[in-house]
Amino acid sequence: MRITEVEAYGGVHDPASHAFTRTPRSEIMYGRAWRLYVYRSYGMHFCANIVTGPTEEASAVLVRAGEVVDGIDLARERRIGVKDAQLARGPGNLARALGLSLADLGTDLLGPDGVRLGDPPVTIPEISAGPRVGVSKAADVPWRFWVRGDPTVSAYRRSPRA
DNA sequence: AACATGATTCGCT
DNA sequence: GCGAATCATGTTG
Repeated sequence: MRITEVEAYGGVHDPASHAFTRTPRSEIMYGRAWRLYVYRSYGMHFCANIVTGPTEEASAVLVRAGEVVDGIDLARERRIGVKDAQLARGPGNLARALGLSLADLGTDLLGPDGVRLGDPPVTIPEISAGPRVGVSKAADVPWRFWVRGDPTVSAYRRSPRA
């Protein structure tokens, strides 16, 4: 799938990051980069992050939305009654469309099995930036990035926190 | 061992 | 637009 919306988390220096205080849950983020950090949110949803920083820094990128371009039939099965453009709209929905769960925690995204990172796009699309969604701390940092005008980007903003 | 809360979503108004 | 659902993790006693 083509990623269209992400949110950056600055690891140990970012109050909004799960890695701000070191816990067993976020332990994976302190490890090698290009591995998957999956966590459960609000009991029922999963969110998928890509660890990006060097060891001990715990930087990560939350994948918030994407356009399903491969295995779309499978994605439709997992998200019955949803339009194609919204199959992976929102972090929880995206994880469901891709079939991600805690079983994928720690997957090497450069490795051969399971979910992995594809090649970068040939032409870089226009990117917009804005405040992060759903975080109560440091929401003023404009670290949400999305492809401008893309229909698969989550349209709704959460209650604005100044 | 108990309590509070959340990197959300869906449904009803 | 607003509020409930729902439970593992983190925090406090």
